[in-house]
Amino acid sequence: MTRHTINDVARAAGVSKGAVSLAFNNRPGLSPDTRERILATARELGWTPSPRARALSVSRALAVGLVVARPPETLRSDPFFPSFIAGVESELSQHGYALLLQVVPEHDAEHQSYRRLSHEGRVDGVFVTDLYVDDARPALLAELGLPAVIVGPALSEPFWPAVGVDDAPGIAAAVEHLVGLGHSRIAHVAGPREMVHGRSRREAWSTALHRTGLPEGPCIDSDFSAEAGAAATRELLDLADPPTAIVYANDLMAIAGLAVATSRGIDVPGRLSITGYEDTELGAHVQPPLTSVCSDVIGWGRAAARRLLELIDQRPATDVSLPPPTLVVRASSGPAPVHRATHPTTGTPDT
Amino acid sequence: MTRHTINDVARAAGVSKGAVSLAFNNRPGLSPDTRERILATARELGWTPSPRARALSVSRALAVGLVVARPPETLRSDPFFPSFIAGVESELSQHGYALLLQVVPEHDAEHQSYRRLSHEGRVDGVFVTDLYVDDARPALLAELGLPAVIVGPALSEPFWPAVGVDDAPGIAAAVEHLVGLGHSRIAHVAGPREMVHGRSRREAWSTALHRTGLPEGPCIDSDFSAEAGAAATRELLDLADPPTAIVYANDLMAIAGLAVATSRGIDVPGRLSITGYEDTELGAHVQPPLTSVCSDVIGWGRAAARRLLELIDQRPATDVSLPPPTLVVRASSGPAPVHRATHPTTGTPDT
DNA sequence: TCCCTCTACTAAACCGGTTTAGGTGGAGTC
DNA sequence: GACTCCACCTAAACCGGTTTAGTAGAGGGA
Repeated sequence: MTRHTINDVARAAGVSKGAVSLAFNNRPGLSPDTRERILATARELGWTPSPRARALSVSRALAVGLVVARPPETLRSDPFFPSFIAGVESELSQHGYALLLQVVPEHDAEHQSYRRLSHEGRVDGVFVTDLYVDDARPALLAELGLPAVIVGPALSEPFWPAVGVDDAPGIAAAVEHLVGLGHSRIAHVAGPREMVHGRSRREAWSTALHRTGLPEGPCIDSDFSAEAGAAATRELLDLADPPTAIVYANDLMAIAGLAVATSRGIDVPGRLSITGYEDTELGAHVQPPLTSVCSDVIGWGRAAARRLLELIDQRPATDVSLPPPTLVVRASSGPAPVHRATHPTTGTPDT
Repeated sequence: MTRHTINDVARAAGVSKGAVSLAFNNRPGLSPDTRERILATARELGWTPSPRARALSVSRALAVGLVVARPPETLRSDPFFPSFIAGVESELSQHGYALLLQVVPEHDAEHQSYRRLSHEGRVDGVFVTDLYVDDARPALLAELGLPAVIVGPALSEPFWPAVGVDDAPGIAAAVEHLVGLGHSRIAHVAGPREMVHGRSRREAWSTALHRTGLPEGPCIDSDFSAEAGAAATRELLDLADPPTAIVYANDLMAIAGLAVATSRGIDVPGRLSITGYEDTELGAHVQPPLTSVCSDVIGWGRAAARRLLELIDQRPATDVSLPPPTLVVRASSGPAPVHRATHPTTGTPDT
């Protein structure tokens, strides 16, 4: 029993294939009972239109693309994508769309990927993640005429809509939480300044501090990796006047930073409070468990997919409002030390 | 300037579209110079055959699928997939194939996914990951006639080839490393007994111990999650005669276990040695850095993709030999305590 | 010269849908 | 009774490739 085609259904229902097509795309021009009869016949035969054939005749790929441009090493411990993709998928599958995934080693290769996806007509639209400030991709995609949705903090980008959870409330919540605990010297280990979500979290930290009237603590530029997070932490702890709290731009750096502090015998949260961002599974299971910011990444993926499909179909944007991220308080943040303890770097390492 | 079609190329080269097709699929029946002329013309026009149209006429999807059936939560911190996908992609793209990704919440939904992918003809083959002992998927895929490659430890599976790095040497290396350090009571925190890679790592641990003549230490079944890894660790440490070393089936559980030990004031590796599996980025940046087993996941992905394409094209299997995993020794493993210290659970917690 | 074979190529069918132009029958109108 | 109009449906073209059947022309052998 080979797979049925539209012809089988047409024959079985005693109509032309055109009629079957009309019925399945519920387009006008069929009497209600003919339509029902066709659908019933199709159901009986277990027939659904072939995306391959549809793709060719509607001149659409019926797929969207996600190009992840990170060296796999950096990508490895990233908790974002799996959840995001789950959300994207749940939306796409309802509309007969599929998700094409590419992982390319470097940023440059990404352009190549987009060009190919577009040129070969493999996809009808793409997601753009990890946006850089002054990123050339939106312009490239505009030039290619490939609809795109930018995944990340909203950006006054002329080309494409951005769908993202605003970082600011989450970071602000972390800062306010720390301020409420009496901290007054709150540092930030930031993502790369060239990346939009690195920058936006940094700015959120800065404005949150200003709002509370506190001076900005030290801020170290980092790159979201554990390695760099550890280095930044060492740098902060080596300061003559080290911070009593550090807000990290992601969990990975925070966990690495936590290890650095612990290895120096610095009690967390007794002498140093730490917060992460992303709320990874592991964050809850390090010692001490990590205070972090949790956002609904699945919902985010769903919203981004919905927007992209709208864009492809040239429908107006429906308003999606993503819930703001929430702060999950765990044991890595606590009251600020009452009086400054001995210089942190002189603490006895316990390794 | 809209995209060119095969007709444009045919006209420009002064041949029929059939000739262009022959040239591009380098099939016999064209004189060398005609072939060259056609290819040159196509190059000039920037034309490449449309996968959409090819897919329809060759009755192939020119895509393969990967269904990941884990709740996004569990998936979040898994370092395996990104690297694996990177490897898969690098192979697929060379053959004009694309990767379709689906993330479904539960194991059951996976069957549904495969059925749909197959029924709609979206893919020509699929990867099967996270295989269960007695997994129904290979049989399902055989029934659907959808070529598949099982990603994971080889299995005497009648249906489909398996491509995987053998767990045994890596786990054995970890065990031998610990034995060499003088440990004689080596526990294992295992993956689920129902999962093939959970079981295979467990067996590797068991046989490695037997080979050295040591008795099996305690073994706790777990589920690869941080939560369960922590619980298993607590259970082990609560034993009347706790192990001096624990071999974990993955890094996530090992890191969580490390946190449990630390929180109880147990010195790692002074009183307890710990090894992970997978060598995640974070493993090198916890305190103490984690000894782990590292395998070439990208190469693995490449090999799996190559095998799947061979299967789809009904070509014989070329032999792929993946390098065995290697043990990366870091500070979480050290010499066994000389004489049994005070009962571990009575150590003073340092939180 | 005729026939045969082989090479190089073309025309047309085909994959399985969508879409468009057109056709038929019945109701409504004068 | 002829004319228009509309609702419903069909036939055929089309998407852009691949594949098959068939043809023209060159070369070889009797």
